Amino acid sequence: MFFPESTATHDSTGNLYPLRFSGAFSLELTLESGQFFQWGRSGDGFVVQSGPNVFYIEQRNHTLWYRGISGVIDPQWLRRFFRLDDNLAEIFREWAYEGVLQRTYERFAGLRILRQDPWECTLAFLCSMASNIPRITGNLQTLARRYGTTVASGGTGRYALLPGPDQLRAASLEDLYDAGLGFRARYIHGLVPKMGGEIDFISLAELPYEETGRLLTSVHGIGAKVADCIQLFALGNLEAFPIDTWIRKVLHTHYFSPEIRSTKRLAPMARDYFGSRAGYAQQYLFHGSRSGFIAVKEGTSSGVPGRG
DNA sequence: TGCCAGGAGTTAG
DNA sequence: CTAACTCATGGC
Repeated sequence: MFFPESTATHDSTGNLYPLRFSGAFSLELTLESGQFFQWGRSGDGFVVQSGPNVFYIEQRNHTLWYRGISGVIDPQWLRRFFRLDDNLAEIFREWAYEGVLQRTYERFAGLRILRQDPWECTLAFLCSMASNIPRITGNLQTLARRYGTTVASGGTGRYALLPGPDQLRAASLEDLYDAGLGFRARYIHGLVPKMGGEIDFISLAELPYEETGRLLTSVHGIGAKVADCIQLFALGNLEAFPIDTWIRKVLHTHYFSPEIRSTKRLAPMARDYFGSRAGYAQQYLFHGSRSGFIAVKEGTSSGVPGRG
């Protein structure tokens, strides 16, 4: 479970509410696919935190069963969060002749893009730079416990929400270093005062992809990749195509010449090639390569030097 | 010990 | 535009 203040699992006598969907959906694949870090396993399912909501959820075939922990959970909010209205079959029909992508879709059908809280998504992917999933999760847990709001749920434990910008304003640069963020601390510390002014996710959601990207990358610490993650995983801009080391390997192995190294050139090519919903292609290619399902050549990923 | 982890900023050419 | 270096830290 996520950010537990105790080790209690969910109350097995509590009522679970059904949420049905059409088409393919895999709760497990979606949560495990590296786009979202505010979840944990609990019993037969998962505890998830997004924005003010903490809830338990499990999947039995074509029905999700859920129960609010922080309070009542709106099923329409859940549909939107998990993007249950996306028609995956229709989306992937566009790539019917893409051998690699089509095979990956058939293997992992049900993996969906989420629609996360933009602020929390930004925090997470600022933490993600040159890091790994366990550490990202740990960083977020530390921030939640130190600066977030604690949600008490009768008899089922306590959960800490991620802090909002106003709550995080209490953290000094030193505090954030102390939270284990490393060099990412100054990026987060620099972003907090911009929130609500220069960066306003409510108005950002209304802008087209290019303009949103320009605004996001104007923030110190948000580059093209992190900006694309925010656009794809939170703002619902499916044309975003985040390029990390894995995606770079896939593109260089199966799509574009390894001579095209820089993300600056690669990203527009990929977006043009995969089209208006390129982000779904990206997520399947990412998961496919990380899981070993898609073979990739090593040594093609030097566009982003690790360290000297 | 050395290398990697869903990068980005800065500087030099 | 590209290339090389730096930024911290945990884990194996």
